[in-house]
Amino acid sequence: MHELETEVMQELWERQVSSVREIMEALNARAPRPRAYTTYLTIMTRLEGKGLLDRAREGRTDFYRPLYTRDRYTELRAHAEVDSVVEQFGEVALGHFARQMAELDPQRRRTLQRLARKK
Amino acid sequence: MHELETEVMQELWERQVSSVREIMEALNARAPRPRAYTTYLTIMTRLEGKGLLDRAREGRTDFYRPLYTRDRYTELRAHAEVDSVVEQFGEVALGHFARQMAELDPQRRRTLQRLARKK
DNA sequence: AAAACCAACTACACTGTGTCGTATATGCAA
DNA sequence: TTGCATATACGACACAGTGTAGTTGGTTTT
Repeated sequence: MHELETEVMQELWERQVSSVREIMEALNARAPRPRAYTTYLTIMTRLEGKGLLDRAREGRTDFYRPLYTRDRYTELRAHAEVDSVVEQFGEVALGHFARQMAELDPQRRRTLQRLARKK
Repeated sequence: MHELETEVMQELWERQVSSVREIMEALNARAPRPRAYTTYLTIMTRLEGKGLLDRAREGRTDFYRPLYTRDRYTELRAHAEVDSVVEQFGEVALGHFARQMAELDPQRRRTLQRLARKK
């Protein structure tokens, strides 16, 4: 998922539900260069096609809402990414990861390790 | 890096150095459908452009060799990937990594953790 | 009826990858 | 020396994913 798609999802997660126009206004307000309505429409249509957004018409307008919470989505992506990296690089990846863990403060590290053993 | 590029690199790592034709013959021998000479030429030229292969002409033929050993390359990629995942997903990623670690046998895990603390 | 707004569809650019055809250089053999 | 075989160079096209937007046609609001 790239830049603009990500921005749109972020905004949707905050608003829970939005029309294309609402997203356009929110993002264009803090963008260097405003993007056309149809640009957002396309992005959101594609996001729906990928199963990340649900679309429901109300009156003449489509409203979109995320199918996963941000946390759930992060969870799914992280899981997939981690597995992919470990599968591709095996212990080399685990070694680098261990290094990252070693930089955490001990309290935090213990918490993560405990969580890893459960479930 | 995708499928064919990866296959070419694998072959190069085994042979240390090869011409396009040698790679073509080696890979086509065990491929469902043979690919044209120029297909391999393009792939290898691009790999050189990316700084993964070195090219040196001997007589009328270019010979290619990996600029990194397979291990070194794996190391670099794994490092980059792990950092990227951790940066993108933060502790959620670390949690999943910890889960992967937890599945390792304790001996192996301790070795990795020790290595992580050095260097 | 006109202006505003909405979605559908189409299109184009750009990147990365896979796939080749054609053009051109060059070395060896007859 | 002429010409085949082989190598590289260059360019092209397809396809997917993403960003970007115009056009079209329909609905609502003024």
